[in-house]
Amino acid sequence: MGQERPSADAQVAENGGSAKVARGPGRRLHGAIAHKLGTAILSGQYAPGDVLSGEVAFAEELDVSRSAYREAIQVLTAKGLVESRPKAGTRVLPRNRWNLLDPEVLAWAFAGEPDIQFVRDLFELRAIVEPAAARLAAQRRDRNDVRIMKDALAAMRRHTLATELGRAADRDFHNAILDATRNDALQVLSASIGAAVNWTTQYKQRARALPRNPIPDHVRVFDAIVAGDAAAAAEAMGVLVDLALEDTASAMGG
Amino acid sequence: MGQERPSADAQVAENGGSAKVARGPGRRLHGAIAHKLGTAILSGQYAPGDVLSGEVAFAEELDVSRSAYREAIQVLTAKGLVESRPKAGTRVLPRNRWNLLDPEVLAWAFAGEPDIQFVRDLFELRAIVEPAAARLAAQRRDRNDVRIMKDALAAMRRHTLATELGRAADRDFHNAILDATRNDALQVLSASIGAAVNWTTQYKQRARALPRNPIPDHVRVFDAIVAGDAAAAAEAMGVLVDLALEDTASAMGG
DNA sequence: TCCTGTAATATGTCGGAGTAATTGATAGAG
DNA sequence: CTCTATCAATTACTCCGACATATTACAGGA
Repeated sequence: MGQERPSADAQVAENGGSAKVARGPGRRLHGAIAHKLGTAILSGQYAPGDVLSGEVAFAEELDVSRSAYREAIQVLTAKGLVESRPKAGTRVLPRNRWNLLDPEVLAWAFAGEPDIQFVRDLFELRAIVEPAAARLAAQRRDRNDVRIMKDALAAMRRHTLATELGRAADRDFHNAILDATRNDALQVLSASIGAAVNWTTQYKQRARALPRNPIPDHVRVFDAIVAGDAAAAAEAMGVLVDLALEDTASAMGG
Repeated sequence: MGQERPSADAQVAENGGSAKVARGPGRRLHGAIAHKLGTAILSGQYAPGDVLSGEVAFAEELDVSRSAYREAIQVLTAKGLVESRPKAGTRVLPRNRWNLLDPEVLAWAFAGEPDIQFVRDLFELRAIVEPAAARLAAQRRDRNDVRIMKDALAAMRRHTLATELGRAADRDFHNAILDATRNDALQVLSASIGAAVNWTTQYKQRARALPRNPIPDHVRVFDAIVAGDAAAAAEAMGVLVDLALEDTASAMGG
């Protein structure tokens, strides 16, 4: 372990006893508490099996009411992170009970230093799902889908991935592909993974300039989908995912 | 409104007319409320955009405290089903914001008559993910994985899928494959989908006896994984999923 | 030793009071 | 007449203190 990140202990020590949860504007208190506990659990600060000291104690320690604390716990329970039972207390569940594909859980996982192995797992899953999505899109896209993809591609060309507008166009392009699959489940899944993986991509962006022009690869996917060539679309998307993995892996020092 | 607090007994006794939530033993009240509202939303009883009449009104209608109601709402919010804002009320979010892969959401979706299109989507996703899982399992399985799969297969032979023991063995077999992939994300995803799809399988079981012996197909998958033949494992698993889809589709009158 | 009943403890549920934030209306300025 | 800024009402958010319930642990008896 390199360095510990500022934990609740640090805040307690620094704040003379009361570890108030910081909450941004518009953010609800229980949401902030859930975020705090969620990131703590995902970062391994609480291990599976650990019990969170009693409701009253913890609420008092965080300097919030029991209601707010309980609502936060319900959120964590809903995501499979913890389980509460009378007399037994609230304990962290084993990792295989966690809803790792929940967008918020993914965000918590990537809030700190993301676990290398988990990032690998996500890329692996992406490498399975995205090409399949491209295959379906090639079979089912209509004129409207093609138009949206075409516009997004043009915007990517104009702004490049270095700008926020360019990245937005990139997201639009991939979302258009997902829409074209006509599969809600696939859509939700891929959107979650994509968002999570993009956290690491921003990482990469900081580390060093993008070495390669991503447009040609995107064009290959686009052309295959327009042509209705399912196999080619899957193949081209596979290349795209592999390249992204390659970049991220090298940026993370893997 | 008197001080006299109607105790739980009084509430049960005076069960005349109000739509009280029924809660089984060991089940928390807010969990029951979340289940009630979740199924109502998933079944289309509340459409996206609809607002749930205010906290106080709804809590009173269900004859529960606002605390219990609010905790239930936090659960639904955590799953992306609703969103609450001051002055605006609590409104159902558009479908693409729902965490459709959340195990509980899936259970709610299958609580009533499941949407045919959604079932189709799930099978499609399964047809993408499961063969890929088998492929990875063939590449990464160790002696222990093989042993567990072998035992499960033997148990399936003994008890057949008509018995609960047999179905448990079937689940064990598929779980063993997932474990062998060494990919947590894939594991969680596939387990969720598998569980949901099995709801419909039970449907099928009721409709008519299983027409085909599932053992040979499972054996083909097993053999390929043991042999480390990735392509054959993916292929064999693909067949398995296709057959399951076929059965379910015919049972649902598709 | 094993079983049973009892007590302790932590979560679960409740209702009410007060706070904060968003929206819609209203009034004023251009 | 239109647009903008201010205000008020409505609603969710937060807090509090009390009581209910369930599960565990312990003590006592067979």
